[in-house]
Amino acid sequence: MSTRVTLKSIAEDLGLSHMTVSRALSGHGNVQSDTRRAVQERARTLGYVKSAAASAMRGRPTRIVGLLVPNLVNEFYALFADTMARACDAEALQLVIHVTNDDAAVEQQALQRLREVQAGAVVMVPAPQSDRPEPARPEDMRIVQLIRRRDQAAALLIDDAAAISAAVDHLVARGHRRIGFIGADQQLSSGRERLLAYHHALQRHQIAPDHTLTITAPPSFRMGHDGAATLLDGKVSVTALICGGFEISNGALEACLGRGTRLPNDLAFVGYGDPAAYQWIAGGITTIRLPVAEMARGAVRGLAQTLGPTSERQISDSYPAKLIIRRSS
Amino acid sequence: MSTRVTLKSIAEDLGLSHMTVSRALSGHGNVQSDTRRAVQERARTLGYVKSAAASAMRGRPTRIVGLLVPNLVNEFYALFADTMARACDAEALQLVIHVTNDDAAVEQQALQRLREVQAGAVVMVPAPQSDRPEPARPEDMRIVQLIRRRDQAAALLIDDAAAISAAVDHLVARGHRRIGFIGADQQLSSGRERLLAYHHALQRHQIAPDHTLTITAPPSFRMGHDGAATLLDGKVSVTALICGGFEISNGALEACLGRGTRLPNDLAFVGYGDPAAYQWIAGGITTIRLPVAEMARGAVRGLAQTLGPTSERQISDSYPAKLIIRRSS
DNA sequence: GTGAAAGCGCTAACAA
DNA sequence: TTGTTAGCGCTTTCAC
Repeated sequence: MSTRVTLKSIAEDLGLSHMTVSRALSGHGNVQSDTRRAVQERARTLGYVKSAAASAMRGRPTRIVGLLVPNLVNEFYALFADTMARACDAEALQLVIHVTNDDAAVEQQALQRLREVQAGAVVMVPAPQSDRPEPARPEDMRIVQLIRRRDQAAALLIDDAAAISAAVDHLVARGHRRIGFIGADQQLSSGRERLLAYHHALQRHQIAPDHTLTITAPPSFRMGHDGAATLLDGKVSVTALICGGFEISNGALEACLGRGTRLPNDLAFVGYGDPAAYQWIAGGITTIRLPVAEMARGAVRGLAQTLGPTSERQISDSYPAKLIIRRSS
Repeated sequence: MSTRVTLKSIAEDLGLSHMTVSRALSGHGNVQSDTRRAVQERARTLGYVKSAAASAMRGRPTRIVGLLVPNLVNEFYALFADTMARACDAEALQLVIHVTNDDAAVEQQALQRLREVQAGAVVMVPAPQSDRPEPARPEDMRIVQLIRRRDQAAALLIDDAAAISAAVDHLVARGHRRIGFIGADQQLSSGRERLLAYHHALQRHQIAPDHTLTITAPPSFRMGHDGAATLLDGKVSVTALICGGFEISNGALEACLGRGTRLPNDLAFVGYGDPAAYQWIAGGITTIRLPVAEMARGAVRGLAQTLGPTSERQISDSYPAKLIIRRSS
């Protein structure tokens, strides 16, 4: 029965005190160099691993960071998580991922769990909030909001106003006047801002806003799907559609393809986010592309600093989105 | 300055011993019911969270599980991770994800880190092994291999022989005789088995194997891409192609689409894995579909048992793949 | 029903 | 250069 290899067990094994072993392995205090070598040697052959639990108890930060995303299937989140995971490995951090399904209760659970393991920092896409009073922000865990912002704490946001504007310009230039929009509702900062950008752009072209062309609700694949279906059902006439969210975009696209809508003949389509496959669907999906990987690397860079000495630098950045024009519009 | 809320701090606060508080919160020993309520109340308002580190030090299992995947972008791994994350939340487990990039060194690093935090179990897609002696398997961490198997320990595998066979049958029925195959090389169990299935199927149809039609190497997007490019470059004549891996499939598909190959006119294409977009590309990509979500749920179900009392049940299962026929073949 | 003591593995602080 | 002591937050054991 293999009992755990600890500093003490190595120490007894070598006839030393456990402190010498500690010093030898951590490289901190002074240790005779041959003693050090002997200890290191022994530790390696015995397969010693330092207990993170014990270290954490001594009050040092845990090198655990959390990531909360609505899902991992959408390529934006998947790529973000992928990039972040690689960056974390480089910084010797452990990445704990929780999928919230955009559910505030699940989100709170996840945060709770992360506090139990004393995660030093968490990157999270805040779920749409119900009206309940939101729990106090724990002070011991640095939180960075992603994409949407719920409060004024640190955040990595997308600056997509220009891209949305460009999308409208592009569609208008193609002769469209009845341009639909499906986006998140007012509960989310991202929803508010994208809708605003869309409205402003219409205004610039002297197109009166038509609320039957604007669909907003908590964002999801299903919502995007149903929203597009509603618009296409012919009660209103739309000739173009702009999507204001990752899930929404995929859902709306599926609705179009599923019913045989020809892009761009029947509908000019502008998606949101740029999964690899968009390039190959319907001759290429016009879409709003985000610098996903840069965002993820930026997040970890910020965290790594954060986790060191208590630097109070707020990482708040805004990354520019860009309109990619392809055949679908 | 907020110092951590601990059992002791609550105890002092309430004029009790920390043991009473412990019992009150864990619900184990006997505590006067109004004392218990008072303690719980206080703990909640103070925002107490039990220290996972301290619990771990007391020798109890950590409720941390690891997942090692080559990447998180491929929809198979993404969906697997997504499903597993949700299942873990349901079991109150923390999921630590490491992206290995199919690199054995990174993989060892990740395992090491997971041992530091005393992860109870790890699900991993073993990286292709170089010839170095592989490090001893730690006894304290249960490991489940995914898709590929490196040794005889527990594994969740894909039974795709029948599906590959069906793919060949289908292609032959369509009149194809020059059927190419791109797959992982002999280093991986999955590579060996899929290649074998392909060869057997050809044999059944009395088609002599042509090694110029068979490309094997460590699997990756790039490898799939380049493999397909080579086959299509016209030195050999191929009329159909079967892919034997997730990354390979995406890479090969991109190569085809990128050079304007018309599917199935120029080439009958059979992919591996069924990302959502395959449905919409080139009128629908024929592919070998795997029960991803079931596998992930099966994995967590197994782990949850495993992490309880030391049940020695080996979770080893094989999940059947299925050929989905669409327009591309 | 409640408390006191010990110890999990580690390191900071002091002693030799 | 090396060793001893104490304590991080928790639970098991035993005493009251």
